[in-house]
Amino acid sequence: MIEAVSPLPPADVLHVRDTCLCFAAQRAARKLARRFDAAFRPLGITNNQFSLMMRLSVPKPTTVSELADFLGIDQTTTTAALKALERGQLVILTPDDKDKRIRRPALTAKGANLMHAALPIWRAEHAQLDVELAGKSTVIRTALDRLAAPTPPSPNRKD
Amino acid sequence: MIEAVSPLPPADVLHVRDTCLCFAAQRAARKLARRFDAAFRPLGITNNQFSLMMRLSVPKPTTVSELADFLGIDQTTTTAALKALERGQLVILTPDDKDKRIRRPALTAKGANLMHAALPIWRAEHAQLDVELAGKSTVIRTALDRLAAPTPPSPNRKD
DNA sequence: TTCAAAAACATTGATATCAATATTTATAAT
DNA sequence: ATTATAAATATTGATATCAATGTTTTTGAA
Repeated sequence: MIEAVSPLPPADVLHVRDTCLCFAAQRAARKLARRFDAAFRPLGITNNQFSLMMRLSVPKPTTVSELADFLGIDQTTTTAALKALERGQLVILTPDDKDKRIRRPALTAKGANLMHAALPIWRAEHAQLDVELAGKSTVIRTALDRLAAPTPPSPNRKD
Repeated sequence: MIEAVSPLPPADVLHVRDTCLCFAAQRAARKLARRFDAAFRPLGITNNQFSLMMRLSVPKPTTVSELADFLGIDQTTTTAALKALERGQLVILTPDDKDKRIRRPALTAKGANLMHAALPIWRAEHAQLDVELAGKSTVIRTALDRLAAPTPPSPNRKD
């Protein structure tokens, strides 16, 4: 059996590097994460925690799974994220009366106060980002939403 | 001292939810990561490992730091990623002759072979993605590259 | 009613990520 | 030549992420 040990053709490598949307998305997301993490650092929260708690700022009752859906993350990731916020007393999880499987996450007073402090920070950072993107923000967000949209059904895909 | 315990105004919450580029980027990146992770799973690698090894498929000698720069990740993250690939014998780290601080990562024969198997998988998955995006791929990639671009210098920012 | 299937959440193990910090080596200034 | 600084990499500790799997509770079908 002949095994290839040669490197890939340079043209192929360059093509992947210059066109891969997955790679481009990871890189862009990391960059923005670092940026907003830095902005929120004085408050002791990350950009992820901000997004999660922003969802909890809507009075509507929520579940762990609904939260996961909204954030686009796994349910197990959500459980882990909530645990950290619980430790910091920013979020409290209350068992549901009707359905004993459900634990409803909600902001504590401390968490709500923190969001009041976080909002102007988000505003300032995002305004600066908008300036840097010179009017392209909407186009970019539309593109990102498209990437996050559910995969359209296809006869070739087994989900 | 009066402390606000009320939730944020619903209009503010919705505005953040609907406009935050950081959140949109995280969600899109996670979605694509899951997708390509699944595609590469038969090979036992992740989308991140694919991107890293793709860079190593360029014959040009590299360093850990240069790799970090290219991937847009921290140098410490790169060290950790290389460690996993080393364990799998897909990558080997060789001390540099001239500069004893430098360890040069390179694909092993096993790693190169794996990339030969990975390329058609990437092609197929990306082609499918392109179809789903209905001709918007280039626009989207341009947007992502813009987000990943270095922050333009500003008198207000201290880097 | 009983019981199988589904739903909600948690746990484990692995990679991924970065800030803060440490270590080793090279470079530049004195 | 010494020494201070910078550069390259590694380590630690925390959150982030998901697949696989387990547990408890609910729901639906026989």
